[in-house]
Amino acid sequence: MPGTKGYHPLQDLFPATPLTSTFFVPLPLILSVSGSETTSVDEHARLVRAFEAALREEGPGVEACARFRQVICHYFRHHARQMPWRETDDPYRIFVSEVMLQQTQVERVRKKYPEFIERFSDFAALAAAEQREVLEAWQGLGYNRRALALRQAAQTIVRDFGGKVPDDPAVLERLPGIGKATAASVAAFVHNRPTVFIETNVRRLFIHFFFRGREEVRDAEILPLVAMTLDPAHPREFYWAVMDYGTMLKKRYPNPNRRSASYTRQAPFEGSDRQVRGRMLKALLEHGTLSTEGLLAKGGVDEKRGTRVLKKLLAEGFVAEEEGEYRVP
DNA sequence: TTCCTGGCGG
DNA sequence: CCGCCAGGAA
Repeated sequence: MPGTKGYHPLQDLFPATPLTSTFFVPLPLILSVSGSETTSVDEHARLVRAFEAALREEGPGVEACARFRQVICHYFRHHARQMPWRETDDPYRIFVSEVMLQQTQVERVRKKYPEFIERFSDFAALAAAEQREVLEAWQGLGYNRRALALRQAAQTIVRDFGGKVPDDPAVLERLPGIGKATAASVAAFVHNRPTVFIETNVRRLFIHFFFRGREEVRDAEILPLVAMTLDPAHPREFYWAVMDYGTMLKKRYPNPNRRSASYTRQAPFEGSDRQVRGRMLKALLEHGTLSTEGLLAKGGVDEKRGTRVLKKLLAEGFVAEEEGEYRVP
C-alpha cells in the first residue's frame, strides 16, 4: 500500500526487539492497514493481555510500562490520525496548534487552523497583526482570551527570542497563555524533547490502564508512570499515540477521567456570563464600533449583567472605549 | 484552591 | 447532554 515506507511488519519487529528499546518509526506513518484488520485487532488484544499480566505480576513498574508502550505504539501504527500540525516541522505552526488545542476539540481546530495559518504565516506576521484581526480569525474556537495571549506570545518570541520557540519548559511557561501542560507539550511537539506532562488524554489513558477500579486518582500518581512509559527517543510520536489512543478510548468507555481527583464539571453555558461575553465581543467584531446601548441590545442582555461583562472585557483588553463608543483595538 | 472563560462536535 | 491536547486571576 502507498505511504507505508518505513513500516516493518509487527511480526518481524516485536519478537526481535527488547522491551527497553523504542518502537516508533519515523514518518510517514501507517494510517490504515487494509486487509489485515483482524490480525491487527488480535495483535492488539495480545499486547493488552501481556500488559495486564505484567501489571498483575509485578505491579506498575518498568515491565508494565514497557508493555503499555507497546500497546499504544501498536495502535498508533494502525490508527494514527492525520493532522496538518503533525505534518510540519515549522515551530510556529506547531505552537499555534498547541494553543488552539487547549480546551478545544481536534475537529473544531481542524476547520479553523488552515485559514489562521494562511492569514498569519509566521510569528512576525502574527506579532504585527491587529488584535481585531486575530480575534476575527479566532471566532468559532472559543476562549477568546487565548487569541490575545497567542498574539502577545508571538510578540515576545519575536522580540526576546529572535523568532525562535524556546525549548526549555520553564522559559515557555513565562509566555502568556502557556501554562505547565502547554509548555511541556510545546517542548515535546516542537523540539521533540522528552518532557513528562499530563493533560486530559494522558490522564484518561493511564487511569484506564493502571488504575482499574480506583477513584480519586491523583496526577502525582500518574506522572511517574508517564515518565517510565515515555519513549525518550521519540517523545513526539509517543504523545501523538497517547492522544490518539485516548480519543479512541473515550468513545468506547465511560470517561475514565471522572475517576481523577482533578475532575470537575463545567458550569452550564446557557444563560451564563460567558455566553453573553461571547455575544458582545462577536457583535463588536461585526459592527466595528457600538454604543453601550447597541452593545447591550446585540448581546441580548439586561443592563446590570451587560455592564458587568463589559467592564471585564475592558479590563482584559478585549475592548477599548472612546467617547462613549466601544471597539476592538 | 476556587472560580471564570466559548462554542460546538459527537 | 458531555466535555474538549487549561491558564490566569482572585
